[in-house]
Amino acid sequence: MDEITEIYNKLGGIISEDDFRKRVDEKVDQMSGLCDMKTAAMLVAHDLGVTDTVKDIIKIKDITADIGNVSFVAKVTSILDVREFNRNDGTIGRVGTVKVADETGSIKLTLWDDRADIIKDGSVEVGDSLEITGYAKDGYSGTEINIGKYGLMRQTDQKVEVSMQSQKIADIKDGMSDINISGKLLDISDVRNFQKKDGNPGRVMNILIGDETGKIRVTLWDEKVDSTTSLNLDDAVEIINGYARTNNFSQQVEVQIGNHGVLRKTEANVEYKESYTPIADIIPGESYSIKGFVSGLGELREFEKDDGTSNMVSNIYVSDDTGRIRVALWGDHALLVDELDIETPIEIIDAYSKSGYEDIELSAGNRTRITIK
DNA sequence: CCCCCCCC
Repeated sequence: MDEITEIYNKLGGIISEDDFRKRVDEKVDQMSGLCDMKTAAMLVAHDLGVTDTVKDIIKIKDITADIGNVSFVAKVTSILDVREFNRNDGTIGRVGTVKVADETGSIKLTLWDDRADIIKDGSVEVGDSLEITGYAKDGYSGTEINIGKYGLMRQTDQKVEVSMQSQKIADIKDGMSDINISGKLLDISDVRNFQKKDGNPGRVMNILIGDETGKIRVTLWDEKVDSTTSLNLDDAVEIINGYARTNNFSQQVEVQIGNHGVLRKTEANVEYKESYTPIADIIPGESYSIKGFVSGLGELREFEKDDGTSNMVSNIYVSDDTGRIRVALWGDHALLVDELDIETPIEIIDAYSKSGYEDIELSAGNRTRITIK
């Protein structure tokens, strides 16, 4: 029995075999040689509403550029934006990229025109399982699957196990995309409202997450801000499809969660241990965490900033067995001075060091956490 | 695409 008959037999006699073969020939013509008979037969079956004709579903690791048309089932791991371009004939084309994975690997799908539109309209999202039929070819970063007019992409209930290769925080570099990390939620900022360059209102906030290799600031844009509402400090969270940028001000690499990024709670086991610096080792221009006891208390002061707003500051001294340092407590932290006594054990997490009034000092601002034992 | 790290 040939492959076409094999596929026909799965149709349950909804049309005659002659009719089926005729349609398959038409499909091959339509596709102007872009697909073989077997693929055309599957496509015709698909047109007739029969989708499980694809028996020899391939695994991603077995897809090579010379394989031609392939069918496989995979889970969407990241979605990149759609780009428009001008065709020579004057029409506007669209091209989009989606990354999918199964238990054997991951591969990029290049989606053309109508297929690309499903990214824009949100009918495909990270985490969806898809049946995919497309054409394998060499792309910019290895083998890719092209899905145009005659490709297939449809939701399926089939379970896809994806061994998501997640990175560690210490490995994140400027410019990286497709970042998957998990970590412990260490800090949550307020939401800031701002006006975008195009005049529209924007929202932005930050969280701080840590794993066993370090910690990193994460920026959430617009509606992604809302994904923090159900989260609590110390939760294990995961980030899917983030991208990394160096912050102009701090010169630190941060993870951005934009349109297609995801932040959510995870069951993953995440270890984070704060690392404390001996006071004697502090040099200016870095962020530090210290653990010690209060060894000096100043006055709470109110002052007016250059921009006319008012703020508070108080200074304390903290000592450990290596040295003593002045710590300026800004904003709400300043009020803490009233609760402290000499010898109160204190931990100051993520304070910024600089050459100060007398010597090196630490600034405890709105990114700093302070705990008193 | 945003915001910081400000006082005496």
